[in-house]
Amino acid sequence: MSDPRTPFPAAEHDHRDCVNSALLGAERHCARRGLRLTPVRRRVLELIWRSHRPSGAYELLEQLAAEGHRPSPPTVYRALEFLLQHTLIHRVNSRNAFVGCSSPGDEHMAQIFLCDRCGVAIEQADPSLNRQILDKARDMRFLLHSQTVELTGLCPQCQEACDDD
Amino acid sequence: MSDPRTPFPAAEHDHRDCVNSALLGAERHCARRGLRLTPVRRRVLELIWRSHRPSGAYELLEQLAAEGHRPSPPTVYRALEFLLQHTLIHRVNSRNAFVGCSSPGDEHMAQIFLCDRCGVAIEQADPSLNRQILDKARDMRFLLHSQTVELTGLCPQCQEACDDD
DNA sequence: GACGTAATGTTATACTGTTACATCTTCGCG
DNA sequence: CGCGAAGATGTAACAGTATAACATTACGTC
Repeated sequence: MSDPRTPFPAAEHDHRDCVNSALLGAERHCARRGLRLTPVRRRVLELIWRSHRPSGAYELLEQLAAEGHRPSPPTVYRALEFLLQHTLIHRVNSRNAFVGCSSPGDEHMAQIFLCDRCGVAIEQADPSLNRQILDKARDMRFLLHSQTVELTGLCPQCQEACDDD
Repeated sequence: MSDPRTPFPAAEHDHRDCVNSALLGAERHCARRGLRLTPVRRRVLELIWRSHRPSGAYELLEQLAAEGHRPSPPTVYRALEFLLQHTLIHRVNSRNAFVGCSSPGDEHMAQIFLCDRCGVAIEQADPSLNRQILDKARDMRFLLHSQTVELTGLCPQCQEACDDD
């Protein structure tokens, strides 16, 4: 069922593992650096990891409200800012949304693949693609600081599903 | 003064040429395809081309208002949608803003280089970078539809300016 | 001129993100 | 322990970005 050639998660994968390992990684990362993964921050990170689809800030707000916290926008945005700053999540600019980072704390150049149909976002840090971008910037005499590379299309599962239609 | 190796516009360039040739190109493109480059659409395109920096929708609204038209948001957004659809402009997702497209009507994969200091945005359609992205998508079994590649940093002029500081 | 379609006008509202300031927690240090 | 500084959160108001829904006007065709 699952194709080993694609990084997209199989439909049957045990998603609790994703959430758990993400939280564990975040805890370790914060512990090592003396960062405070407070309850709000931890909760937001967990909610983001609940799915592989980018979550909007107000979507997170609603989910938190459903648990009785009922925080206000700044609370969530501050948590997001912290998580972004320490590379525990990425911002998906083309969707105004946020997705868990698969290699927390690592300052990396990453590409995000977004499925138009199921909404899943997958992060990749392709070395040769990164090299190509760095080379291109150098050729242009451009001093690169950061990048947004977001690729939209259909993930393998959704291609199959579309064929069936 | 101007470095031929970089596509960034020299400070001394005659910017009226940019605007004129962009409008001319747009007119020709629309004429050939039977598209209606109405006054609002033309005006919005011209305002966008007024600078090489991405313009926000409400910025455009203000500029139009200053001329007495005083349109409402939907008017501008509809013009932007038309211009986007026919690739006369690009949306800069990381800035919620719009910038003129340098090869109108051409369905292309483009990269946008954004200077953090002066705000200038330059479009490039690097063939080998595009190839790399297509190859990567293929390897992942991902069916690519569209891309957002936005690279931020410092343009050559601003690097020099920063050195002087 | 009558009709159908495309474009624009108008009003209201939804969605996304921030400012400014008050309060509370945590932690080091005397 | 108590105190002060820094960090984190609470709260209210608001700024910025984008769209929905519906009315009206302009355009091209017959």
